[in-house]
Amino acid sequence: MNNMLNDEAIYKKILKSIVEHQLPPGARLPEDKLSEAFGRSRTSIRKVLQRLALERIVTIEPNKGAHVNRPSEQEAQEILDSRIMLEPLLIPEIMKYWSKANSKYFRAMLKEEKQAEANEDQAALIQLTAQFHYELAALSDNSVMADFIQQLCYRSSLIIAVFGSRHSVSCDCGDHLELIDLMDNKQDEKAQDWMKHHLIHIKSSLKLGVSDGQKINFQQLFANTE
Amino acid sequence: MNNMLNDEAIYKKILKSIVEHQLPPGARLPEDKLSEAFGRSRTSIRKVLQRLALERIVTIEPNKGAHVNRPSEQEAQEILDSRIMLEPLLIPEIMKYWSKANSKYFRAMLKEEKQAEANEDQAALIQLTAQFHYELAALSDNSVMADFIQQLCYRSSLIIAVFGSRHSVSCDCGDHLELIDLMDNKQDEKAQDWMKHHLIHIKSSLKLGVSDGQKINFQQLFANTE
DNA sequence: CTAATCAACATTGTATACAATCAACAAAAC
DNA sequence: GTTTTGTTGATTGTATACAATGTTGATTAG
Repeated sequence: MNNMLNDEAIYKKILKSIVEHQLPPGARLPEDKLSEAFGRSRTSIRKVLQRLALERIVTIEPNKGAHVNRPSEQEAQEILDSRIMLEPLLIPEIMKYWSKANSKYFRAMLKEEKQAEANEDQAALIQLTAQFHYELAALSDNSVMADFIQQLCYRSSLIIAVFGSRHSVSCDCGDHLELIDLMDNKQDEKAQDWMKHHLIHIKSSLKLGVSDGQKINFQQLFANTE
Repeated sequence: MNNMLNDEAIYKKILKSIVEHQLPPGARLPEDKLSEAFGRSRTSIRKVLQRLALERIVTIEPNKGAHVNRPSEQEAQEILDSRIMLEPLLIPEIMKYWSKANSKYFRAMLKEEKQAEANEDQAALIQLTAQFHYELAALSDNSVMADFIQQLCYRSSLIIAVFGSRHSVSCDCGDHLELIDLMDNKQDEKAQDWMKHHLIHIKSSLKLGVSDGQKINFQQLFANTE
């Protein structure tokens, strides 16, 4: 079993479960249940939950505890817009140090993506898609920016859980390969453009502005069922 | 006295003291002393310190406690580079909703800056300079970006404490007014350029790459003192 | 039968007690 | 005299106890 994990390990386990949609947005995260599951006191769990709350992965309401964050439509737009602004900007920085080894590493990752797609392993697919983006960002020589991008990628996974269509994740799976090709061929501007349009495409695949989520018209919904 | 402040208030008080260099980089932040000062248990203090640690304002070393973060030269460069990238990008977003009221508000803030400069109130000056930048960013319609900029501004205050020359803060004090003028006159591109060069100027005023900080040559330093 | 009130339970918030770790100083060995 | 080792004191790490709050379900009045 999970005997005696340290705080960091607990953090990663919970984060992974959230990113992979095993714990969906809105899910309660009761301290004592988690405390029991990890074999640690509530104190340690609280610490982890507070960290996740600051990273906007979970929300903590006073006296109501922690829930997996359910991003609002506005939050979703802001996060995607930020990524559309930032990730293309980092491409030139990344290409300054782009090497054969890098290319090989990312191509291997894309093989895993294909594999996950073939296995219909949705969890792995979501995780790998995010990983592709933030490991790329990590190759820039600016870890401050890279950390921020990583956070945005994790939060994007929540967005997909709430607003994503079936296609949101899978349809761009072959696409990532195109970027690596462009980078191998030193096509700076094209790579930058590609990244921008890739993210715009993801944003437009989200079901934003379709409904207000809460305001469901039950009358209409169950109109002709009898 | 400070009877019964909530966590948020404690957080703000400590953050303010750090930003204003009352608590300089490297300063120890012992839990029990703070606990005594604020009249709360160590639990509350720990929560605040952990938050500040995630925001990179303080560092927590296991079994050694919390210290005000002393940014490395690399961290300083990364943060300034990030600001040089991002803040100009937000200018067009800000100008979309720029109003007379905004202009008035910021002009008032600049009066305070001038006042602080006249009084040689270094603490207020640092705080107001940072505030100018992050309140401007907050006018964009992207709070995700705005929050990130705010964090970078706070961290910049630490950078100035470590690498800043006397001029770092004060010399750009009149400058901010130029930006407001440009924005009032709808000079988008010039405002963007101005912001970029303003930040580059701040970066270049830092004493980066001068010494390694630690490796002091005492032989050379005290060569001809006798 | 519906609505409101109250009681019991479950969950989080806070403080404190105890264990573990580290730092500094003193004493002893080389 | 220098280095090593050991002991003491201070500080952080963790768990738990108790208080405060929220939620649920039952009981009673309308």
